Amino acid sequence: MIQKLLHEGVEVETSIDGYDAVDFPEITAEKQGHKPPVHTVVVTHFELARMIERVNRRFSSLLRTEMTKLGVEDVGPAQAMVLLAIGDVELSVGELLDRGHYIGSNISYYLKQLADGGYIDRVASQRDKRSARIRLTEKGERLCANLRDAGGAYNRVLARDDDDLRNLEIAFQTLHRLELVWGNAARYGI
Amino acid sequence: MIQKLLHEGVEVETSIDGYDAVDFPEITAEKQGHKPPVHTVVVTHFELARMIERVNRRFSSLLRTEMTKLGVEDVGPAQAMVLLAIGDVELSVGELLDRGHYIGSNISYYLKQLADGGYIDRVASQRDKRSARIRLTEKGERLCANLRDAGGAYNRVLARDDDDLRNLEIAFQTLHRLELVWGNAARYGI
DNA sequence: CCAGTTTACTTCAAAAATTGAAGTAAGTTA
DNA sequence: TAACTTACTTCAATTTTTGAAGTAAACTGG
Repeated sequence: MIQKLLHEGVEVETSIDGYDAVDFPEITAEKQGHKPPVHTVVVTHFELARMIERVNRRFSSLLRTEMTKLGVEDVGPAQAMVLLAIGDVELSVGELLDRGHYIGSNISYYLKQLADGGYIDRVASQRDKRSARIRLTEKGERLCANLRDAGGAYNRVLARDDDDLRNLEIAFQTLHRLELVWGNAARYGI
Repeated sequence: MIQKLLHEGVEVETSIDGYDAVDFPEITAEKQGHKPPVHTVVVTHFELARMIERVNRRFSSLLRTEMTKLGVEDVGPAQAMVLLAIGDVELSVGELLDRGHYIGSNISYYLKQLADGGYIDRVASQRDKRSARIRLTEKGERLCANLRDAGGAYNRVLARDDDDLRNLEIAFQTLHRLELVWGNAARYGI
């Protein structure tokens, strides 16, 4: 039925999005029924990727409107994500790169804008003067705090009970797995 | 520990990323232990959003390299996503908009490029001449097929057993939920 | 039937985000 | 100490996204 939703013309019996039927372990033994049979439908690689793209778009525009509500004009969604990635720790540009899988010049660009806007401070590290230490200024912290306040409502909607929490965590971990698999593939070939 | 990974300085007892402690249902009764206690850590809104952004970036660059391998120069990751969204059905631009939460002019732009490259056909609908019917050409189908072939390897790595399948599906459904919540919020305010 | 509105897109120009090549300055190593 | 590596930054594209304005077809109320 999600299948239906995404790929109306696909023959389920033969091949979905790059799976051959043989690619799958038998889907059996789910009539013991501690858990309802969740996976009546197989979710593929590309379906997830498309879902992720959509959700990402949604979140970006959410951030944008949130920012507008707050009257912040000089921080777009991408920069806001950087602020959230910095969080309340002090870190180097390199660490930030890892946090978001950015490309160096990209982060440099955002950091420049954020520094110009007064949202972050950059101080050269004492021990290694090449390395810039980044942290939120009070202004930056205030913006993050406001975003987090706004976010509280979503957290309450999304995590209403124990099951929700479990699912959110499974989603998180599964995405992390995707991150690793796709990332390693990019570097070393699959 | 994921907590640790993302927000090294946060006080777990007080507030994480917009949650107050009071926002959560008690996390109890997990020593019955049918399932291991999955959610020792609470995943928030923003953590998911950041994860999604990262994973999306990974997938884009994967698509890009895949495209390079295939020797396709005139289709970027974004356009490839559109091709995948079209899949093997014929649909209207409006339906495509829904499938990806695009903005109209955006899709128009991609469709133009894809049409110029010979990857799609657009035919005015008979019943409603305003509406364009879109479908992949043979060339477009071939490209998608190649991508799906390449994708098979990932599917095999990602969905090795029943548990993997279950988790992928939970992730998919959870993301769908995020999509709805964030989307509705964008339109009607939360 | 026909003015006015809505729908389904397209076009265009601008802004934002991403990429990649080249640079700089500080550390490290042989 | 010369050569190399690391940790970034800058700049100039390129790609992607946005928003305003336009067009043509379909619908709607009088």
